[in-house]
Amino acid sequence: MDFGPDDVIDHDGPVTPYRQLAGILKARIARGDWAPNRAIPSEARLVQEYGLARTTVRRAIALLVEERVLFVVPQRGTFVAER
Amino acid sequence: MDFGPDDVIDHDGPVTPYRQLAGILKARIARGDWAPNRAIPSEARLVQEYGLARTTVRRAIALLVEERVLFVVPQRGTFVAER
DNA sequence: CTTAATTTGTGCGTATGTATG
DNA sequence: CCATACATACGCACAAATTAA
Repeated sequence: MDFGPDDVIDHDGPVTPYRQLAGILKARIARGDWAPNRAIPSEARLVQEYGLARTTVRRAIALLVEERVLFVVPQRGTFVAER
Repeated sequence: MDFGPDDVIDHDGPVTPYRQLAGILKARIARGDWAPNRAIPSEARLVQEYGLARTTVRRAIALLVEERVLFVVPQRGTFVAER
């Protein structure tokens, strides 16, 4: 299998960066990178890894929280929801 | 019944370690590990048994003291409240 | 009486993570 | 991108009181 360089943000494409990141995170969760109730990388890490602004990372997370894919625990981290 | 390895702290989960310990202690009290007016293990022991920092153990105890589940006697120990 | 061990009380410093402007 | 605030966790060290040897 080849998951390909799906983990690169295209800043000039038609899809907004935060939606790209949201898609990447969903793919990585589906792939099993992080199990349910496990924390995904911190916002700071995601900023580094994907070369995005923190605002953008937070927007992507907010989107996935809305979709019940992630849930945030204040002062603790962002976790993968079950199911 | 299976009490399971509920006595293991997950440092990376969404639930704070001190809250996990508080839950474990409450479960052990309910289970009858220590009767009312009997001392629970010392802070130092709990630190060893659960691999936590003393600060964390004390926070868990403080929480249960607030809930009237435990009471502390300085230089004496921490005891199970009645009821 | 002295000493050592035990137990809670307290403070300081460091690190990580989210929340917010 | 930067700064500040807050909550949490860990490690270390010392104090005070009690008990045991």
